[in-house]
Amino acid sequence: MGIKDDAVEVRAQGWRTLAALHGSIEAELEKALQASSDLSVVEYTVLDALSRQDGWHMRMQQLARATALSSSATTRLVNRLEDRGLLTRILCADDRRGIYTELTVDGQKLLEEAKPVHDETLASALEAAESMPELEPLVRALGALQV
Amino acid sequence: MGIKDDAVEVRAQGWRTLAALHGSIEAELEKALQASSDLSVVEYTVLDALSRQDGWHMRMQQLARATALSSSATTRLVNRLEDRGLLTRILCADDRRGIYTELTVDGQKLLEEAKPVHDETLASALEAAESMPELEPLVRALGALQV
DNA sequence: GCTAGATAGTTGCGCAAACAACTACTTTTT
DNA sequence: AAAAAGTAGTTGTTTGCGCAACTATCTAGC
Repeated sequence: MGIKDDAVEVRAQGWRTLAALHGSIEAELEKALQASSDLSVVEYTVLDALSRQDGWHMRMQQLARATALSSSATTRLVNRLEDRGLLTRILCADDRRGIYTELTVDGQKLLEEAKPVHDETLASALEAAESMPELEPLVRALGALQV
Repeated sequence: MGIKDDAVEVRAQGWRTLAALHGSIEAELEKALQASSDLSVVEYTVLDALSRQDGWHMRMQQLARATALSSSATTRLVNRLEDRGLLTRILCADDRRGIYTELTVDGQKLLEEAKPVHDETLASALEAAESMPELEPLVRALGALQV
């Protein structure tokens, strides 16, 4: 019984650590991306996901999954980015319910500008987290994932 | 140069994995806690943090840190829980700017009711994540943290 | 002891999120 | 071939968040 209870406690502690690390990284990225490119973290995630996609286009549902957002939030997120000229909607030829989104040249340019900021901020956020005793083990585990 | 670029890419991939795992666990917990106890994940986090605190009281700032929320959001979060009678505000004697929050009996009762739901949902969410190839390594690393 | 600056918490405001209801299109069933 | 069920995306509405401005209190410097 004690063993089982321990497992529960270990999982809960692990989840708290995961949430804390996620929160601190996200906050850092939010600040940095907002300041450098007027992008939120999810907005950056969309641009980045599109740029890493073959053919540079994705459907709304894929985008919703990639950002962990509801489909209504995805609609409005894409609206914002479209209004800023960073991506365009393209009707799906084979499935007329579907809509592809694709980076514009401006979108690619802004992403290229934001990416170094993102990567450097991520590195420094991880470094900062590594110096916090309660986060350190998870940061190390994260770095050792797929070397 | 290639080595350095690789490190950047590994970190970015690790961050995406972390965010995806965090998002999927949080969504599961949100659903389950909402259904069973009408609590959001942050609300549960507050109750849980208070219950694990010596003397069962924390100051607003501590709570803000524990939940990764702004202080204004913390004020309103505490308002909601106080309105529901789950915790009470207590003025700080030694520092009259400060305010302690403390679980009420009802708060303790609701937490006791929600905790098994939380723990079981967490376990099943981790199990589900473990069967997704892109999340599996991180889940394993999380489980191996502090055995 | 008094002013200057820091810290704790709250409030006004704009924004982005989820949910549910809706339209449009596709696939399945019969 | 028509009806039923399912899927893709959008819109109305409510809720909770962060930022900036504010009050109240504490702490230093002189």
